[in-house]
Amino acid sequence: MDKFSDMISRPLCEAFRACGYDPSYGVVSRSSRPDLCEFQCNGAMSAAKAYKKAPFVIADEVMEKLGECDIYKKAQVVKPGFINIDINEEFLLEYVLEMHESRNFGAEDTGEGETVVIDYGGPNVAKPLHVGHLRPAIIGECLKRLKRACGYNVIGDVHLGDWGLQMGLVIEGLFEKYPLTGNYENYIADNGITISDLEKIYPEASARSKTDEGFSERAHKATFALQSYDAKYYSVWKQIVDISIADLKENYKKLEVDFDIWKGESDAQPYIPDMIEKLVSGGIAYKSENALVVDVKQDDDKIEIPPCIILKSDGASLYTTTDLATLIDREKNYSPDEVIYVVDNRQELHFKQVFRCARKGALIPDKTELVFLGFGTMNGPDGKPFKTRDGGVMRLEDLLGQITDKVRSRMLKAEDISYEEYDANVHHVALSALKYGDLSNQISNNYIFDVDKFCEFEGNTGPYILYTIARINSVCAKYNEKFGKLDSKIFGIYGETDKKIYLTLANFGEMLGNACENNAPHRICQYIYQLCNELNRFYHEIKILSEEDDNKRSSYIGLITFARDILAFCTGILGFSVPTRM
RNA sequence: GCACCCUUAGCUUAAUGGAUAGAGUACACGACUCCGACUCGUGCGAUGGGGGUUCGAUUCCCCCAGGGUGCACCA
Repeated sequence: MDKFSDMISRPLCEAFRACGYDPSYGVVSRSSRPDLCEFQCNGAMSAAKAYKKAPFVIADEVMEKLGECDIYKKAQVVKPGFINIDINEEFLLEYVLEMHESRNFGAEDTGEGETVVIDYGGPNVAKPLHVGHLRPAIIGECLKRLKRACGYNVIGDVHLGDWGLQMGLVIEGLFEKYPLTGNYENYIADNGITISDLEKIYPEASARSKTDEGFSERAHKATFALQSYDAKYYSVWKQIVDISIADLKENYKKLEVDFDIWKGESDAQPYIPDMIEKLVSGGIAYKSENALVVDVKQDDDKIEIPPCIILKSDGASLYTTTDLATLIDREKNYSPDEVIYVVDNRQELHFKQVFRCARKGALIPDKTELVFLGFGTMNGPDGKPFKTRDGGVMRLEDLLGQITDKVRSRMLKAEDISYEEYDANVHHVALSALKYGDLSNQISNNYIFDVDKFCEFEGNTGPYILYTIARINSVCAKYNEKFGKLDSKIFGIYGETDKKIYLTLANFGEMLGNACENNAPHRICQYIYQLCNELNRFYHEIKILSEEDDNKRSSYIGLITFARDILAFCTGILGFSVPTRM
């Protein structure tokens, strides 16, 4: 269905057109002065510049043409040339009722027929997830759900780090600790090697390679053997990857993060030889200081962009090579219209090089959009990068445990709730604290990760949102007990407080489209926070259950039920679930 | 050295070039204690500094300061 803002803009746009102005000047937006009006149109002032007329003259002209209009309850010209608008209740009610009947509450399928690959993960095989993996997981998962809700065909790719020197280090480290005796096909199982063994091996091997030259050489050889698909090394590698993936899946599941494909750097390798050949024969790649490079400078660059190295001087590939080859793989298997990289801001230059190189070498179709979505650093309450007390990198598991404990200490168990349900609720609230705390900030900015603050049940937090929903559920349950089940229909607008809620509900489609188009989950957070505030005020001011008028009472319940459904839909997109009661 | 990003109340943060810069938190009063520890209301308080473009700038341009980050074979 059409967006509410489009519908209410239409009469004014027509009026502007009828007066000979560009119709786009008629667009209305939510008022910045709620005390004056509900919506405003600034078009007369913008048009003043273009048509060299006084703003209020234009506004008056437009108002004349507008005449009577059953969408607006009020439309008046104010001071320099604003047009202030209030919405007709009948119209608003009709719109919200239609939303109520529509799939996804009437959100537009703007992405219909488009395929998007989102690359958000990048965990390494045989290494534990740590806080550095948190932001991409949370943001990427949310974007995936958001784009899906807007009709896109979305493919989430974990893009594992499974092919570098780290793998040689791990394999060689393992061989030393668990010498290869029998056949290698069941090496991991035969030796009873677990994921936590693997996680210990890597830091040991990495440290040792810096002091022990012999070991370092063996690790390099192992890496080379693996990358040459030597049967033994490849088999052991595959076993390591398999148990790693199983473990990663479990950990991501706790975060309610889920990937459609579990590809890694290794999957891109087969494309590399042809790709290099294409770039070289096309005259795009050339040797420089023994490395194979591609110039990616452009004339209009303000900054110096160094050439993009695609093969090291020893002929080995590096992450640029892999990222380029991955694009070829994606094109071949999914032919995406858009590829979004959810990665750290610091990788901007790297991806700028990769994108330009891909374009220059025509590795992907011109129409394929490549989006670098850089996120900021997660800092501790002191404003410095988030670390453990002793300065190390915190494991994701530990962080989640910390938050869960904090939430548990603040959440009493209701008597009629089982311990099982209570634990599940604690987990959901903890996850809401974590994810909402992250997503309520703009993606590209650094933000302060403050466990205490995020776990509060008041203020702009995940727990506050869940709490508000749980309270609505409680009121509805009481209503059902007393008056029987409601066939959740919305009946009417009775006052300013509930009209505000209807207006916010009507704005849902636009908000969602906006969040999707701009990759801006914080807009969703802002929206549901506002809605929660309005709801809280509403049932603070209005006693729903003791309302004597049957129509009013059921209308109120219908309204908050619908608002609850929208809230739950939004939290679903943000990536956390809602306990029905707490 | 070169370049990029950031700077908004004590703290955490928001605002397609539009009206009186919007919230949260903290603090101070007050309301409700009725559905749920909550919630609601009032007050307090901010665009780093200096120029420019504009009828109008947190937003665009230039200079300065402070903080962060990146600059050829690590990802």
